[in-house]
Amino acid sequence: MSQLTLCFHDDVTSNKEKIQRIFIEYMRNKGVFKNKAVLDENFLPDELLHRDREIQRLVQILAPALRGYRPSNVFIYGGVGTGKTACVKLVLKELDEIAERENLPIKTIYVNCKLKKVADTEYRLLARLLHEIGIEVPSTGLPTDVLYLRFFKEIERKGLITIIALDEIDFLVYKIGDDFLYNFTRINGELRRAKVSFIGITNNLNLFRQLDARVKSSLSEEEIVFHPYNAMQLKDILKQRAKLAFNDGAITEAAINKCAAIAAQEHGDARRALNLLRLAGEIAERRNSQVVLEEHVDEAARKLEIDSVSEAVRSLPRQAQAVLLAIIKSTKNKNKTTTSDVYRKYRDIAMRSGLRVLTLRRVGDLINELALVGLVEARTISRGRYGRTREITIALDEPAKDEVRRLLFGYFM
DNA sequence: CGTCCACAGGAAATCCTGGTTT
DNA sequence: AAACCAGGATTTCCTGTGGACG
Ligand SMILES: Nc1ncnc2c1ncn2[C@@H]1O[C@H](COP(=O)(O)OP(=O)(O)O)[C@@H](O)[C@H]1O
Repeated sequence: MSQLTLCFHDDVTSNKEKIQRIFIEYMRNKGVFKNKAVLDENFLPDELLHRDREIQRLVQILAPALRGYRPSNVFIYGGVGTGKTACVKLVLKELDEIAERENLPIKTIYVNCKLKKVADTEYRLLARLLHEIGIEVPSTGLPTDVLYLRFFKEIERKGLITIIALDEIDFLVYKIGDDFLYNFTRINGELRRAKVSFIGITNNLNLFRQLDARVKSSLSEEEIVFHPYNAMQLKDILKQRAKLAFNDGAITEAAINKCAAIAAQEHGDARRALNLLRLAGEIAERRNSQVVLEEHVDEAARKLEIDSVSEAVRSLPRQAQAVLLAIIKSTKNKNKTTTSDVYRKYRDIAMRSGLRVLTLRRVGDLINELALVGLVEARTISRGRYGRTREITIALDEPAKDEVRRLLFGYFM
């Protein structure tokens, strides 16, 4: 950027020459990436490291499908970025392949319950499942029991052994309750030819514990736990990807180690590690560096935090943003506030910016939603004689907080 | 040791949107 | 056109409660 401006202030050569020089320079410099898509969130490598045991368990559990039996339901837990999704997708893919080759009536379905407007409600989940078996339904309007019926009728007609992986199932259970799971497990008994099994994936053990007892026992006939990766395992995973993603010699061992070390501290999150690596590469390219260095990783770590936070804030509904601003304002000079303090500030903000002023009850829920996204922390405390309330703190470091403040001030003031 | 504060948070109701069925 | 349906946001009404104070 600074180079560009400098060039244009130089009057010795013509614009044309100057522009061409930059383009040619850009072409000659081949950049650090060979195939950046490999570092994308959705890229699925065909070799998953350090998960042999987990994969083998899953394969053994699902194998009976090949002989026409219903595989046991499985519950899979583990923190974010421990490879749950990747392993399940990989195993399902291989199962699909064999089923197709052997012409077996097996259908595997993977659904992420957190995907907004796709599978984040009971109706949409059903619509999604139907879509997967080739039936399209309107995006709204029909009663859910009709969708259940159509789904079961269709798999019964085709005599399908259906394996349904519900990723981030805790999200859906938290949002709409566990009735839908009960519906599935119950109707399974009434199927004649078809069979349905579930793979429930969650990173929240607590929510699982709160499931209805019948649902819980039925859904966790088998369980697999995914433990966080340690720094060495992350290093292996990163190396494997780096080989595919970067040009030869375009990344240093030290840079990879740094990514692994940082991610290992953050709950062994492989996704974080990969994001770090990609961003470090992008920063290196922007700096016109031929090699990704440790310093690029450092900068990536700083930027990643701020990027994700500002994205989270941007995608918040207006009212939630107002509440967040109220929290920021009332934590000025101290680090904790209470619900009532926040509410007073919130009222001012809402009134001044022409927003409808919501009730305290609702604002309380909005605070919870902010806590769920990880922007604030809220725990209920008792001040004895002076009643109960929640103690609210902002869960961000200073640079991130400044960024949030900047954004929200822009929106509201 | 009982009160009683200042909320937490559950449940149901309301209002709306965008859709279907009859 | 009337009667339903799911779902999102919000309100209304409500019961519950940890612990400082008296
Ligand atoms: N063992 C592994 N080998 C290679 N890549 C992995 C491994 N585990 C996870 N990843 C990668 O890390 C990212 C996050 O993994 P994911 O399966 O989505 O985690 P989870 O579902 O547990 O949150 C994905 O891009 C995935 O490809």
